[in-house]
Amino acid sequence: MTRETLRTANLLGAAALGLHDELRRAVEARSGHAGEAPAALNALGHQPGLSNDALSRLLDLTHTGTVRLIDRLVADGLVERRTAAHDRRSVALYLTAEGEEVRRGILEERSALLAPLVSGLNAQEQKTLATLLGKLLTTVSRDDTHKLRICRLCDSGACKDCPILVPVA
Amino acid sequence: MTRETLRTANLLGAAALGLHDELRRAVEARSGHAGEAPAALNALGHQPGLSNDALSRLLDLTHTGTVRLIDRLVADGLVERRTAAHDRRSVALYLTAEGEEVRRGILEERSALLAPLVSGLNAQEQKTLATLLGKLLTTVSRDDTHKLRICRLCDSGACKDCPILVPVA
DNA sequence: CGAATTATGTGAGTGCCTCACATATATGGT
DNA sequence: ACCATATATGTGAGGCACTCACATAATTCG
Repeated sequence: MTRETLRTANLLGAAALGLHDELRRAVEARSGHAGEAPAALNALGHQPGLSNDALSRLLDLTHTGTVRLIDRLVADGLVERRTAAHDRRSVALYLTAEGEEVRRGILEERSALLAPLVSGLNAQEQKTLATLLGKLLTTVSRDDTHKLRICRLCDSGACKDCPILVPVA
Repeated sequence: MTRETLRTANLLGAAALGLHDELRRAVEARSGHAGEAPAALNALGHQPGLSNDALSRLLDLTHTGTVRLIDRLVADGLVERRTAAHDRRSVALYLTAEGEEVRRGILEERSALLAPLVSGLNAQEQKTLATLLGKLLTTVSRDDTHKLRICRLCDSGACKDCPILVPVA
């Protein structure tokens, strides 16, 4: 473990923290909710009809925490609870029209922060960055649920050819 | 704005989110407190005698939030309040011996997560990553307070030659 | 010396999440 | 067909971290 490696590790941690601060502030402000609410809205936009249980695994919240989260989003008119088709225990969650709009706003805010950072690099640097990030993401990610979790705020439209996520058929 | 740029932006966001999740979980577990407590311990280890007010700016908390945070850390025996030398209004904050120990643990946890990620790259890739992260950090950081904030969980010992932080004389 | 500023602290309350517990539907072995 | 078990959701109670509004004490400066 060289001195240089430790320095780079610190830079990586600082970048993750600094970027996350900015992104969190932006998406929380846009959604009007903090915590995992923005991620929930994005996940439901990407996979409509998700159950409470599946969502709780994706967000890494307790089941109860997810119920309360959905309570708040429903009260705010962003999410709708429907009874699932074939299992009358489970709830199928859908974004309302307003929820869809908020989700688009969240992705725009996120992109407005991230894209200029990448654009500030030249073409070669961008290519290299994408390769390195792909390696880091591959190393970090564990099981399939964890991979979905890492991607929970991604714009599924913009990120074709995800280095870690095998597309759901 | 090419399709490729947007994809790379998504990867950057995903990496920031995925890494932050891991780092946060680790340092919160190690410190026994959530939120900005780990950052407060690290900042006080790096700059002993910091005032409540200076700390609140560094952590981007309200003044009140910082007072409560320090209340919890004092109650837990990790931080000590002393009256400042030349201004009897202000409080000088110091880590206790136990606080120092917890701070070391926080930095170890962080390094244990980050260093292997960097070590998984070859020497050339590590060098490139450091350069690219330096550029990103420079672009992201705004004023001096914000730079300190971004570095609030860094290991000041390991990160000589910080690309964004001008050393305090 | 008094007005404005700075630094800290308290009272009251909110948002987001957790654990323990309860209810309803589905599943699978016999 | 039946009952034990597993699965999916929901409720009650509470905690942690943080915020706003307000109060107090020391410093600074005209």
